[in-house]
Amino acid sequence: MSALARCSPIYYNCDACKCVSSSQNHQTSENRNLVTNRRSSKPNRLILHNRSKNPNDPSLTRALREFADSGLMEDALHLFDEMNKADVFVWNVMIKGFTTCGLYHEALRFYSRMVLTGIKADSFTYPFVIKSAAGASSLLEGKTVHAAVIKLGFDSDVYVCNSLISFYMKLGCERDAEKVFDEMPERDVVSWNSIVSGFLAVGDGVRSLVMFKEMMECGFKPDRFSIMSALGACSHVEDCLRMGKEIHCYAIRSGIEDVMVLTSVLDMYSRYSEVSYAERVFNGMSNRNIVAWNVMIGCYARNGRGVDAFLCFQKMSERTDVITLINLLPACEEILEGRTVHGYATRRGFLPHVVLETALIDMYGEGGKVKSAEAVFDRMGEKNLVSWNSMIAAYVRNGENYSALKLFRELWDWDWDWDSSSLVPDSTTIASILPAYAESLSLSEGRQLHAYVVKARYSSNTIVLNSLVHMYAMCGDLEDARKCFDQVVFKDVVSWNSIIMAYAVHGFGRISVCLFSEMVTTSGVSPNKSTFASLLAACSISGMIDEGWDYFNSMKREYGIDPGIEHYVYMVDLIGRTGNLSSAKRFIEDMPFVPTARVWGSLLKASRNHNDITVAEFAAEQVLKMEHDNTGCYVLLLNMYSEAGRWEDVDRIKLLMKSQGVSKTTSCSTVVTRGRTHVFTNGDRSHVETNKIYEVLDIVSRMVEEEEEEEEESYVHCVSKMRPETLLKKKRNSPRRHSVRLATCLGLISTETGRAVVVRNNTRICRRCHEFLEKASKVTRREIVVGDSKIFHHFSNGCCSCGNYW
DNA sequence: ATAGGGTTAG
Repeated sequence: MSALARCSPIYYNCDACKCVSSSQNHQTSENRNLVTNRRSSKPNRLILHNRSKNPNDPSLTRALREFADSGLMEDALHLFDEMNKADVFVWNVMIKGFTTCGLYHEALRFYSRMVLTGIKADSFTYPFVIKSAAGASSLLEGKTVHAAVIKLGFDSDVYVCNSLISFYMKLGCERDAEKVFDEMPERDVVSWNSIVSGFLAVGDGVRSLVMFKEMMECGFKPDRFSIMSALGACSHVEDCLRMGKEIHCYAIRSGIEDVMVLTSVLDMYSRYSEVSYAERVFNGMSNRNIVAWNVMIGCYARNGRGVDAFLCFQKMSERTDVITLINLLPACEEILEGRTVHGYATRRGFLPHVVLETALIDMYGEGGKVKSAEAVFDRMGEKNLVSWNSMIAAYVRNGENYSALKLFRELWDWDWDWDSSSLVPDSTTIASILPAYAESLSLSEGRQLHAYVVKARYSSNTIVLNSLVHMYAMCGDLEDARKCFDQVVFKDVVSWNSIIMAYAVHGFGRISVCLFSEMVTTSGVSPNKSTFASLLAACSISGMIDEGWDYFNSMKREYGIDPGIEHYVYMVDLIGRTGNLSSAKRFIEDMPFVPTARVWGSLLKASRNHNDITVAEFAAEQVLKMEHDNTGCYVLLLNMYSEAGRWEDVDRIKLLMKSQGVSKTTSCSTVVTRGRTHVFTNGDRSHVETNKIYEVLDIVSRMVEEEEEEEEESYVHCVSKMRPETLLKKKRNSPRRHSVRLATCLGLISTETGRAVVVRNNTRICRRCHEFLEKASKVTRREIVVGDSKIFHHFSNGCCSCGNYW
């Protein structure tokens, strides 16, 4: 060991060579790595001079501070090398310098060097070190430092504790943060602010507000920091508009009205859709920065004020940033400027940018431009879970369930062992994909997803549970839909709408109505447009005519909700059901909307059910004007004409269909047994258990005493003109071998006896099958649930929940 | 000398 080293009290453990060298030698070589473009200073007399216990020259210390404070860490390092390191202060200056530059790892390395050198850290050291541990997101280092803090007795220092609170909050350890806070011998405003903003940061807005209140009760006056956090909490917690307004008033009274505070106020009003309040705050701001403009644009864009959003955007001219565009995009759907904004973003060089690209996917998805959304998604260099979720949602929203499921499976099968950054479906993913399962009717896969929901601990998430309710209901399992609904602790309007609709489509309108009154009397949740849509659906499907009218009339009168076109559709169904078709027609003519194909379709269905060809022809004409490829419309006419024996009309429609390129959809039914989905077409003999299925069908048919096929007039007509192969096809299409019966029979023999047999059918069930299923439910003593293209029929003990009208 | 801060996509 050199004389130089021996006279120095400072030794340094070298990690690289395991030697113990003098700090001077080692540091110089190590620092050379950091300070690449400068020559390191050579040891000289000055250093020998400084090796003594003499304190550092005040001018040197001042210079070091100046370097560090202005971010010149290279210069600071040089100077540091030449100074006496027995002094804690110089270490603190260095650590602080690195921390403020964001060189957190460097700061932490300096701290450990300091400890290893034998210098005792003081109460000034720790706040910086802890901040660096937070910045480096290193829970382990932070906890180690915390241990040292306790050992050295700094755990009563306000500054140290305040930084510990922020550290733990930043790393999501709110319990540790709270413990530090609770055990502090004295707290100041910063302690309170740290805990209030911390709870907000970990997503617990409620506790944030609770602490804010407690802070005031303890006699602390909220400052601008407290106000900003509390306003943020109000924005993230439901029903806190009042509280937000109170805080706004407090800010005004206390004269705290700087740009940042006002921007927080603005954001709070924006999130509560209080556009005029937001405008007032924005207009009253003496100087606005880009953030304020962005918030105002977002406020307009998300509240149906697209034009104003664009006006703001124009006023900003080129002073826009990526966030401006992200906020502007929701307005594009309304203004139809999506592509323009996309182009603008490209020209300004804002792309690629994950959040902006994700916002573009949403925008295209909302506007029905799935292909554009897909193009953005496919070209993204960096994708996060949100991007995947948006793309899945875009597919689902536009009915591309197959693509949605494919993408979801890709995400699902992600190689999670590859590294920790791999993407794991979250509650949003689940809530987005579940409707696709509901639409694609794959109950077994939906169940698998439910299992995942439980495993991933999303089973108390309202949004997830709501979509599970919907999925189960649409897949035919009303019982499990109800179970999920009952599991929702915090029921929102969507929860209620989902369950009301579930009972409605299953033909239990009475229960829907009861649930509605429970909703308005006890739950405290206010009904919205969709609630009434579900309710009117329930009334129309279950034939509750008077109630339907009552609800329709009370919508506007009692709840201030204007009926939309969807409500009129259900009303046409409802009126049509009574058989008063002229009244239904008049209702359509008097409604304040241009009738859609769906509205006329509703009248068409009613005229078919009441066998009124004249009205049917009129309604069909209207439908075909708008949708000349509407298969269902042609088929319905075809059936009505053939039942009436109007063969020339039958042929005319057939010709029309051919010219329009429309063909009858092949009717098929599916049933799930032991997790496997079986598909049947009419007269299908392709199933491995075909013989067994037909045997069962025979037995059940005999039990229900269905009469041998009568040679109906229509049948005779067809037969007489048919070629042999067509005749064979016709025979296969006999109601006695309809797919729905085949699927039901397989269901009867391969599912548990206690459970209902659930069959899905892509077309409307024919009268004869309906009758068959009614009787079959009685003789087999099984509940049979059949979902057709619109509703579910629950056959039980000889009766159907649809009351024989569908 | 030290600690705490506003905007964005689902």
